[in-house]
Amino acid sequence: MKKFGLSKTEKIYLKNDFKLILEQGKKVFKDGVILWFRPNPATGRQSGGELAAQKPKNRIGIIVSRRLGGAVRRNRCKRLLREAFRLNRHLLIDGVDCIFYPKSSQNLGDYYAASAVLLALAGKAKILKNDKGPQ
RNA sequence: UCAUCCGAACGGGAGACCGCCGCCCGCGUUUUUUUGUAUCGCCGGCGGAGGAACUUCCGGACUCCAAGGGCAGGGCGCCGUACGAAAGUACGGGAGACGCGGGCAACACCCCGCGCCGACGGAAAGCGCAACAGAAAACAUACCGCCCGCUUCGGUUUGCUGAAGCGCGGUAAGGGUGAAAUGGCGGGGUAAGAGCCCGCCGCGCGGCCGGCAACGGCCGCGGCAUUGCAAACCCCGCUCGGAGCAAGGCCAAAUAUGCCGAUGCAGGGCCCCUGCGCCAAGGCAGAGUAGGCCGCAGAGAUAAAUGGUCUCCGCCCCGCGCUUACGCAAGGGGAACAGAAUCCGGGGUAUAGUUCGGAUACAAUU
RNA sequence: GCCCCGGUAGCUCAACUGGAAGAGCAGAUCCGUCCUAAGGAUAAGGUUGCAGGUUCGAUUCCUGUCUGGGGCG
Repeated sequence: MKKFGLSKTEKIYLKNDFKLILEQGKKVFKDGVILWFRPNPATGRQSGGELAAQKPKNRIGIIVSRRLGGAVRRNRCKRLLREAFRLNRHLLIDGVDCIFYPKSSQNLGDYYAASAVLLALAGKAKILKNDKGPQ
């Protein structure tokens, strides 16, 4: 498996999964972005379930409301967040579902800003490997 | 040469690494006795946003609805040519509106020229509206004024004349109001006036001529009625059945309950009507609720891919420094509007920068 | 994506088929009261989302834009 890949199975795209994480996950807010996170269940609705049960993955979902602007701006927020997640995922503990919901695009000007915001959120949520120590 | 505006074209390029979506080929993995199918992963190959993809303002293709007739409702509306499936677009022309100049010393609802606009059938079918102001706003009307007659009072050179009042008196010339006032100008006429009469113009009707046509010109007659608004209703002509890919179709799967049920039920604007029916075709409600495939494409979507980082070159701006100057330049910054979801054809709107053409403009600056 | 509605005073809404935009609440001033409140009086507050057009005249009719809301698996 690629180190920095982000394939279909690593994204949250079912309505039920979103619902579950939004209702049961923990919520952290910083720099205009909300993060819900939740350790993903061993027997989820995930397609290719058995493989995922053997090696838990962190999955990502992004909610972008129309309040952020036109389609171009919304796409950009989404892509930057996804890119930041993809390149920094190895720093997170395994098996966590994350949903990002930017309330404003103020702190998402470019990739570095998005990356910093994401790491700050992860630090506040205590799902970084270094902070957590024993896994 | 600068600036602004309008129109057209383009909408930075090359590479490295990390990634994403779809398809193809192959390999592996899971399931399976095996093969095949399917799931997932991987090597490789190919393809992967725009001129507006925006807007949803029109038109079509396509799909479903019983879609045959009528009603209701919508759209369009000067003429010609070309393109087009249609909407529409382009070019040319004609009424008409507005502005400027002239006829003209001055006026017009008059004429001529130029510019600019030009959603432009019908107001002598109907209905309605026309606020305020004004006497009067669509049948006719008399506020001021003008004129006539009578009465009273006064003046008087005995010819007349002044003032006030009265008249189911005459009058639409003038004043004033208004967006608009019952054709305009000039002359005759009259007590004063009036298309009352005449000339020119306008208007209406008829004929002839020119033009493919819209329309224009000329001649004759009428004798002025006939104000505006249809981008509110309406009438006339032409045209349109309705809904929309979340249209619609197929597959798989699980529980399987209740009610309605004949002069009824359903049919998505309404009606004519059409279909099913006299005890089972159908409909409704509840529980459960959600998937996959087709539609669907040489980009093709389950929460929706087309991205990120860096280097170089090109463009624009600022520039430490060098140079008499043209200019050269380390370094720094900037690059718009905007993201496909069934697909096409138009309209509208947004656009940094570069190039070309045009206008302001044979103007200004040098 | 497709299809529908709406935008009027600070807020919630009116305004008939075109004739110069009103009501309630809130706010201001005054009266009232020992002081508040209730109550009463007075005025103020509007580029009718924006830009064009039709018309003598547009909240109303037409066109284009901006913006808010809703429905459809």
